[in-house]
Amino acid sequence: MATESTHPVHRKITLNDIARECDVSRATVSLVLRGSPLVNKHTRARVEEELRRQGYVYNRAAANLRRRTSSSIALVLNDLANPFFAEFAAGVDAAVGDAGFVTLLGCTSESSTREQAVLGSLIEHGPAGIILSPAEGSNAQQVLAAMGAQTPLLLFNRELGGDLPEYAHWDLLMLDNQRGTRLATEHLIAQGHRRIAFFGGHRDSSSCRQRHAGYAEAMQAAGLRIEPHWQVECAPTRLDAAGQTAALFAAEPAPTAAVCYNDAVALGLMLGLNQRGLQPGRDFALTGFDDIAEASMSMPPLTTLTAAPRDRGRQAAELLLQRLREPAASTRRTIAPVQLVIRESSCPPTTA
Amino acid sequence: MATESTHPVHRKITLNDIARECDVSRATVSLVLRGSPLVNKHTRARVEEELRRQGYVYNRAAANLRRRTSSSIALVLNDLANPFFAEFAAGVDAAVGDAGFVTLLGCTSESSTREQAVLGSLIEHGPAGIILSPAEGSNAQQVLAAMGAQTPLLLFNRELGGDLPEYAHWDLLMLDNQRGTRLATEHLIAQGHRRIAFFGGHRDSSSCRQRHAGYAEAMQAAGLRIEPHWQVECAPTRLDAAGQTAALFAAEPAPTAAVCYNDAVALGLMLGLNQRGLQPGRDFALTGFDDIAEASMSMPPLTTLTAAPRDRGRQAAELLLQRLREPAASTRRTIAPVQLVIRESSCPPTTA
DNA sequence: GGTTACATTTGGATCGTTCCAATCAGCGGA
DNA sequence: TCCGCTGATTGGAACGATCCAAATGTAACC
Repeated sequence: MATESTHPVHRKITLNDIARECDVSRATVSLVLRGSPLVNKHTRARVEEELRRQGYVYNRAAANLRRRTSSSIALVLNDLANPFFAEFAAGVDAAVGDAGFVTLLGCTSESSTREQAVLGSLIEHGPAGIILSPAEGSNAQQVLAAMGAQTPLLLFNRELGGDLPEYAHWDLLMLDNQRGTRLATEHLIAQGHRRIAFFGGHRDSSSCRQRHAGYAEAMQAAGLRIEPHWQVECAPTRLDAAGQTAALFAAEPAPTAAVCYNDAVALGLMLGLNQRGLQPGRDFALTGFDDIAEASMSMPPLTTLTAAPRDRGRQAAELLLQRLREPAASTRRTIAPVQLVIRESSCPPTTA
Repeated sequence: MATESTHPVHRKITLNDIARECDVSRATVSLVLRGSPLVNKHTRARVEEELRRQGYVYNRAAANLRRRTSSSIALVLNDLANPFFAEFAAGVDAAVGDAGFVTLLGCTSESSTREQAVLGSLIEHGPAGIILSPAEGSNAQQVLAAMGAQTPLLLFNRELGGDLPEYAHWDLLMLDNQRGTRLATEHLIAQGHRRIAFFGGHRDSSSCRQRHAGYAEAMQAAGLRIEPHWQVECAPTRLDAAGQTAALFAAEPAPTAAVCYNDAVALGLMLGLNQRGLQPGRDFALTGFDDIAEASMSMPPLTTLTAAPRDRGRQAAELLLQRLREPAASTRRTIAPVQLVIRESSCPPTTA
């Protein structure tokens, strides 16, 4: 009986402290903690009472060390400030939490060097797996060098540049970009449009290429021609999109509708149209991609494609957890469906 | 020389593996790892080469266990999907990363029971400190029960209900809500408005009360009367705000301007005004709060208050890191300034 | 050659938990 | 009394790093 009861407050309570006070061994307390049926119910009660009394908190890191397990999942995002990824992160965290893991967060701000640093730092904490939405221009060798081949990786949203080393089995979760814009384009065609543009994005990003492909596919299937000036590149921001609006009308024939790279671009285009005296949703039809919060509240509400980012987050987490259960299973490439949300921006063409 | 060189790939490389191969002791390798000047440059080179060759990755958890340190900061948010908090999280993560820590994420979805669960789970991973933006209705005793008094806590954005136990020294970082709306109100007054409403939010949230107080303060200081029907409550969503617009004009005299609880509400009010045939920014002036992305792109651009959420995130992290450096320092209550961003929605009153 | 000084290196013990084989108490049956 | 059996409990050795006091080797000085 040392000077125990004085409660100096500042020292971590360990299994030993509890064991000593209860006159049992460390091992028994550990068994109680894990709810083992081996321990006698009377001693269990005593130990549990003591745990409560001393305010014991479990040291999962120590347990993980001994058991050679991990209880965390790392989530590395190129841009957390983007609401799409924020939702995604919320979904990941929810699923990861439900599975009894905890989320390690890392943001790369679209910098692939920062991505390397972040991966390097996170990997030292020994996550069971990593969910990575790569930064622009990040490549496979780089990622592999930073994290090694031991930790399972799930790639989200973008493919990596460079060759995948065959021995690193990395799973994939992508959005069905191509089908999305195909649906949007088909919808505009069904509305009666014949002159449809593809607006925004940079052609060197894989998602933009895929979205453009979906558009081109639908146009071709409908036997519609695409004029060169109907394909306008711009940064995926409202500001730049607004500024590039004029390019659509630089030559004849002008389009009557546009499939936009994403919602930000579509909203920018709305601004640009307004400035030209065209009312979007009446004089000109357009669609977006992402279904950000503003899409439903814009004037007019924006027809767009929703990827349900929170659900995608859950899905990503579950794919990774699946992989943890079966490390040897063959790698999976999952393409998540996107859904067309029809609102008022995709009006029929004016008869004029 | 066991069957080492065959590289079975699947086993973690430890200090021992390196040491054995280099014919030095574990301790020496450890010194190399930490860049100690004690070790001879020749052996250092040998060891470093071997580390690289075997693809060693540092096990920070083991080190933390031995050193009784921690290298993580927990970030618990009520709503990550909200862009404001997403930005905040990005700021926290950046600062936390710069300090050599890693961010543990937890979302509570505004549920105080979930908050308890999340805190309980995170605390087991032994973070050096916690940044908490409490869920609605969360209280001090609850939080204390979930995380104990050992780990430093920084509260962001909302106060906790219930009495703070005096022995838990918790730091605070709040926004200067009151000063914000006071500035906005003063700005409207300076524009020439005399009949100014306060629109939106629920009076039982502390931030709404503070914002209302700032408005009332400015009105009183200017000797302006506030009509009862100028104070309209509504949920902080665009939809509800649009629906409540009529309440402002339910009686005479009608206001010529409104200070809104936040941007969402202000954008909703814009919608509602449009529906009544009033053009916001010309026939009616209004201000928001938060400076969300859409504020600058709305029609008209919205005068609002910016709290620079990313900077607040950095600041929160730095306050917490500060506390880690001086655990015994007295608790700090920091009020972050907000800044008025004047755009076109806050026009002068029509002379009519 | 012996002593001291300095630069390197090292063998345990340790952090808080879990695993495992071994132990112990109690009891019924031979 | 001895044996085996069941149910509970336990001591030590891990996990992968760090700390510390002590050991080693080498050069320098008297």
